[in-house]
Amino acid sequence: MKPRITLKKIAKEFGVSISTVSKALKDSHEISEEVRERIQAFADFYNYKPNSLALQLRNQKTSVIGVIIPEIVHHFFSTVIDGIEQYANEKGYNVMVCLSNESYQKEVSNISVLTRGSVDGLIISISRETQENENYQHFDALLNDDFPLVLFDRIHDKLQCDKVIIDDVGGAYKAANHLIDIGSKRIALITTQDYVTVGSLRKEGYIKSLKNHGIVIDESLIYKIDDNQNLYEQIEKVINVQNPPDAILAVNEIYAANALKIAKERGLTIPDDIAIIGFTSGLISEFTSPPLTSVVQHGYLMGKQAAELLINRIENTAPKEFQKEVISTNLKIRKSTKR
Amino acid sequence: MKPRITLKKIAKEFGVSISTVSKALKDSHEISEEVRERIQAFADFYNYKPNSLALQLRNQKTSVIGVIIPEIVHHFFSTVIDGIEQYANEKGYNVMVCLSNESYQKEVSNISVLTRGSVDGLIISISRETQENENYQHFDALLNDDFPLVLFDRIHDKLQCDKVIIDDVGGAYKAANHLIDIGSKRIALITTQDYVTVGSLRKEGYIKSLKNHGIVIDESLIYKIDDNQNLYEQIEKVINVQNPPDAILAVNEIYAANALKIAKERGLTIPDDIAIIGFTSGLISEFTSPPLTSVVQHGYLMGKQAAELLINRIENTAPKEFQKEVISTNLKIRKSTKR
DNA sequence: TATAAACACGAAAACGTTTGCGCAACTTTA
DNA sequence: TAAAGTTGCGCAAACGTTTTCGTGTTTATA
Repeated sequence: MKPRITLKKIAKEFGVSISTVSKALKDSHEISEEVRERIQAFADFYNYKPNSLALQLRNQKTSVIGVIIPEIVHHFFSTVIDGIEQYANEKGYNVMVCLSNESYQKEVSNISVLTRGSVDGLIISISRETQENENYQHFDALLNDDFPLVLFDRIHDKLQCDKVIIDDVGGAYKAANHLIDIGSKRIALITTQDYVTVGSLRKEGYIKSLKNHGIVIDESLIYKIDDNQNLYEQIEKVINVQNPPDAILAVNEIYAANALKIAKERGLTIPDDIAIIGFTSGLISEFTSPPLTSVVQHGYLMGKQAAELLINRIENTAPKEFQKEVISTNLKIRKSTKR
Repeated sequence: MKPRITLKKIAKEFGVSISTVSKALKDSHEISEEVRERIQAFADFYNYKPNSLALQLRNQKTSVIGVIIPEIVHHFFSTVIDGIEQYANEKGYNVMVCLSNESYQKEVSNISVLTRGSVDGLIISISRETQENENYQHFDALLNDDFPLVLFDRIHDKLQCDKVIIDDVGGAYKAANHLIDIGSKRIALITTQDYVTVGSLRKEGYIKSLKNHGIVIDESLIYKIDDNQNLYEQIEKVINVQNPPDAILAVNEIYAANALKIAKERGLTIPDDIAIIGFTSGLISEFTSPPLTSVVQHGYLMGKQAAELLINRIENTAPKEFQKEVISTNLKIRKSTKR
């Protein structure tokens, strides 16, 4: 790569000082019009751009936001990043993305690298492993230094910082209500392991709905998927039993789509034999047959909110108390629940 | 945010010079064991981390790779980013993601911002608008400065730099061959406007296959989707005609899934009345019914390759001539073409 | 005991920028 | 014509590092 042109080189070229060049390029009236114009023309010709690193160092501000997510190949997370990026850009920030790959170690090291001065703040969704081991010291360290931090989706309540979450309880509640409305009696829940916060919150909404309708909770209808095991086989066990449920609420799109597939393979008709609802943020639900009724999560909005909270925090325009924004869901009713 | 601890502050604390502190923390034998240990303990206690900006400025190296893509909410692009991130990380690089949103202006400004010194190199997939207007001066400017640049997927042949592409011709060729093998006679192609390189390359593969099999090209079977118009209505015109094709090759997953949906709505059975193949990188094809036979594009691999080419270029371990890597596809045969 | 080597640390430059202040030289005012 | 003001530019510090080269003191060698 060719060496980039700097103030120093321009100064040498004209036999003036660096500060003269700097001021000339900023159209300072301290510099005579003649010198100003010659310097500007020269700089223009050589396509001079001030070096960001130098500016960031001097201003003690990078205008970069770091984002750490468990994985990027996941429609929900890409919509969130999209939201973050759009909002951040409007406000003059850039986005640096790192992946934890659901690993505690990578999360720690990502945080460590990004907080060496290269970002002004961090937006994070906690990795599965971290949630599993309940190991949050790396976050404590950040918060001790009052480092601007926003947690989203996979959060931890004990951490004192801004947060934005999906209304998981409400979404599941609405979904279960809908299933009850259309006459479902035995509603199975396909959820994650308990330590995944979103999973357990959705379970909460499911239970709340059933209780409200006077239905006793049948623990045997609650299935907790282990993401390290074979997904298909685990979901088979929900449907391929002597007395299968007449409805399924799945906490994500993949679980729901697999349930639909398996139910059809077993010769069940949907929604008559079994109704299915999934949480979604992707496109699968739209193209299955029948298309899946879904709790739609507005990832884009979530990203925008997270970015807004963070930038307010960075720029000290935020209230002192930490905020917790809740993004509400809506139920997109499709044919998998329409009788 | 609390001010971070620096060498200067540590030096003041101990009444020594900054260089002594720096050396002590690097375990230099120039510094006496006693001083070394006291300084290290102190730095440890206050969780000292060297400031990245200062290092980057001094070393004239950021170890950051910039990535500019048209959009991120697209399974293909997220898999590519995943590949880039994984490889870059192994090599000690971080990734900065920017979105052009298919806009020429944003692409230009992204490039401008990122080349102010904050990244060591750039991986780019060209925006639709840029391709449409054939406006490539911003790239010329980069290449004039020998700025490390890798183009992927949406490339431009005239630009002298490293590139990595999907074997679009080959993928479409294989797909069309497969359709002919299973007995299809009138194969429609649903593709993009000509200026989208991947679209026209896939058309090329389609045409090559048909010609090889002695089939004359029927231009009326080639449909070019305009992404600014309603997708559903445009695809309806492919199927809802007096003499519909007996097979469809679609250049992406969404086109294919919509074609499948419309065909079913029209009462056609798949694959008997009409066979369908799409290009894919996502999950939709797996969950439609019948599941879609697809040309699968290995986005992850593509990302890895792009990152490898770029880092080799940055670190001067690349051959002088620019490389053009071709990622081959494979045909995943599912029930939408199995008679 | 003079000389050489080893030891322990500091000064300063360099990366690229911005900006407050100082200081000549010139121009205006009384 | 002396005092005051204006114009046009340079100096130097600051942001936080690393690293080369000195330098003064102590220890070992002849």
